[in-house]
Amino acid sequence: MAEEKALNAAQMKFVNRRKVLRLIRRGAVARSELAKEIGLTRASISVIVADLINQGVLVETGLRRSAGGRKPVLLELRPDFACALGLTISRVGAEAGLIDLGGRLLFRCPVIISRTNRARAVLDIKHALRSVLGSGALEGRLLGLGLSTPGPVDAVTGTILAPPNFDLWHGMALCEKLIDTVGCPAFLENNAQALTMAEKAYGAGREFSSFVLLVVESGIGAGIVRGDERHVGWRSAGNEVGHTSINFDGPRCSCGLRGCVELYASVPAVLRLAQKERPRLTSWQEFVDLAHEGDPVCRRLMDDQARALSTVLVNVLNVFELDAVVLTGDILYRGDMLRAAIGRYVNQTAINRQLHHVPVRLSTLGEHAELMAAAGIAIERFVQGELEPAVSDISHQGSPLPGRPSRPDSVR
Amino acid sequence: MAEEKALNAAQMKFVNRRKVLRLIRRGAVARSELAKEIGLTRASISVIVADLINQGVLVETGLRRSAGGRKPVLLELRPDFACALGLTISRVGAEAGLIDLGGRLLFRCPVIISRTNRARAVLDIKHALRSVLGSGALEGRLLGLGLSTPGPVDAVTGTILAPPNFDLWHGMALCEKLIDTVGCPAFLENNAQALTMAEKAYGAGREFSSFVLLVVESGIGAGIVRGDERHVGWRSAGNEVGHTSINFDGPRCSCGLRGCVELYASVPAVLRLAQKERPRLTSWQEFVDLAHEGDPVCRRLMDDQARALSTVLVNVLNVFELDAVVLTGDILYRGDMLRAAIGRYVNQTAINRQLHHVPVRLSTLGEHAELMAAAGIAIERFVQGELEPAVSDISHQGSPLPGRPSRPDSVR
DNA sequence: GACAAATAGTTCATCAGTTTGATTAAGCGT
DNA sequence: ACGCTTAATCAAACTGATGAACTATTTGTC
Repeated sequence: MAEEKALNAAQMKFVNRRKVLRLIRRGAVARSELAKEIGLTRASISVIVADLINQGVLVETGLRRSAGGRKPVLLELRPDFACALGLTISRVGAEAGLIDLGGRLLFRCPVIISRTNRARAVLDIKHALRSVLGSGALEGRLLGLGLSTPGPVDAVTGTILAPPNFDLWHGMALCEKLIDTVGCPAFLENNAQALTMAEKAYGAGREFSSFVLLVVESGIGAGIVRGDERHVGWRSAGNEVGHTSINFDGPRCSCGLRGCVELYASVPAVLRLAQKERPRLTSWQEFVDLAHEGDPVCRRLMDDQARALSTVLVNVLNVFELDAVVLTGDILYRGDMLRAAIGRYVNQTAINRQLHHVPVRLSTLGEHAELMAAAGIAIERFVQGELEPAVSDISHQGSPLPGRPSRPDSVR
Repeated sequence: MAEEKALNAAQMKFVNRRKVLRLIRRGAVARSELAKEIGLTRASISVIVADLINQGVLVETGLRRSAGGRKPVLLELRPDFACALGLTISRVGAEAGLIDLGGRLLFRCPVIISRTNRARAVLDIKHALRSVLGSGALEGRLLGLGLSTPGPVDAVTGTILAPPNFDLWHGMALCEKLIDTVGCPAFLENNAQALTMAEKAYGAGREFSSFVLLVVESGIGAGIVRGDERHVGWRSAGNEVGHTSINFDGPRCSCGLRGCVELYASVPAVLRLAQKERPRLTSWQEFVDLAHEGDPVCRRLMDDQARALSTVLVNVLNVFELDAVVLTGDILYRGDMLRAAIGRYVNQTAINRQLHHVPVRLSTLGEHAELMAAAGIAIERFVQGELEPAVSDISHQGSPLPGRPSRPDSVR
């Protein structure tokens, strides 16, 4: 009920440490830079950093050049301090894996999950997770398990809510079911939300403190980052941007609205339109290839798609005033053509285009984005201090480093 | 660049005091309740409250019933501690006035402002403000001047940006020009933003910790409150909801987009449509009266309007997951019919309708909402601690109470 | 009406984390 | 080698919240 949390010394400490951790995650920084950026004195930063190094979360990795004066000592997250499990479920398949604190993929494997039997499906998942844990790829402590699925989820209870075309999972309290198997906290997020955080931490979102990520595939999802913080809806159910209406007199959508953007601009929607005029088309890739070859029908349809997507993007941009747009999903395939078209439309019509040009980028996360994003949920929680220890106040009670002894990395 | 602000003892104090002030503004509360709600100990609350009482911001106003135990002492803002100037400019006129800390209107007067000459217009405003200041209605300290205008503004620099159909004001740094006249800080906000804060503090928004306010008049504006905090766009330029497209193949709008909701659901837009079939109509009031009498054309058009507005609202609700919708503007005239229609559509189509019903309410601010909202900007700044003293750390340097001595209100 | 139980508010020593200011460490330029 | 600059650390001082004991007040019970 109270707006933010109240503050006492412990929370002050918590907040400040979290800030240090988060800043360092963005890239190697020196203590003095931290002090300047965060607004604490160098003395305080020294204490905080010393503690984090002692816990094994940070390492000194080198020295920065200086222009007269002692060289600043660079600090980085220690990738091998910990890792996170990830499992991503989509409408076409699933994948499990492991990433380290730095977001690097340590292990991955595809997972086959029953599409007809709930109990069986859960067993399939458990089996996959166990095999990842048994792979020997683990490094340091296991921070947690991140799960991502399409459609709305209740991130607080870890429950899949009502995924359209995905009935098997409806109402499943997935996290709860998996905690025993993995022996660590489990977190569930909508896949667009997960991708957004990953893009912010490791991808195209890194250079922007605010942006919207648009995921275009069989559905359309989105995530929003503002002030380096992600925007969350009710219990993180996701920003249901796919069901933004862009035509209030349009055809009824399964969601109850009319003219949802998914009906016009999702991959299957565009493909369906294309097939009316190019019946031999079977896949998005072919559609895109045709457009690149100059096929006028495909070009026109792609332009329409860009226009539809831009409409939604502009709606979001007008309300949020963001710095950038990042695109991901199936449309990444030779995606620059669509990207460019969207960029044109967005910057033609965003209400504040006079004030700032909004760059439109493609995701840079690469092939295993979904998996990284899923596992990244747990990393994110850790960096946010929601996962002991590091940032938390429950420190100083065991060996400083869980897995291995602190290496003598000093760079002097 | 750093995400939030860093914390030290001073900011801790600041944040905690602000929380106390804000909670008390919502209604009389006792120290022990504050402690529970905010999460500080009773001891700390006592210190903070003592200080605020000493400054004259708070008073003990009575005792609450108890069920066994000492009666809690109720604390309230002291309305006569301070007041705020307000000036609201709209496309049809302007008004200036004064409200006290409790949001009560102390004085108001209409203002005639030149529509053709910038310099003249500024002089007109200065003149009006001086006459308010000279009215003798002032109570306590003058906190600041709040200005509200239609269209986007830059709240940071206090500049009117690019109001459509309002060219006279384009690019005017209004705050700067008025500070000398009023001798207190001046703040400029988009009128929808100002109304949103006022609705939150004094009106229908009081009971919700998140809601969207939709202002429907010659344009369509909106403001969003989440977690008891307002959502601000880039430099508070406003959430340009009026230029949300609800038809991406619709007619071009002056803003560059197609099918903006303003083209379908603003008061002049609806009136224009109605006049095609009911040429004798001249005003919104007549239109609404006709609809109430059962005129099928007007009924249909009002329903269409409700549907258009709901489309936008649902788009916003899906992204933000808000608790309620509040309506204001010209549509308040016998507004319950439109309200009910919007309520139906919104709750039929919002994506999370399964999860929670979204109440749709009419503004309860009354006739002088715009003026209260304008002056309220300054009150809001004060309560947020952006205005010395009270919450700020620059205290203990003058007499505890500016205007009058602290009254012996003790209720024992 | 006395007394126990409960709740509200205050007082003060203590604690934790930050700041201040001095100190040490290290690098650049001449 | 010297002075100047910047980086990091150390010790003492400061600040605001805490915790526990204490006072104040009210209700309910016997």
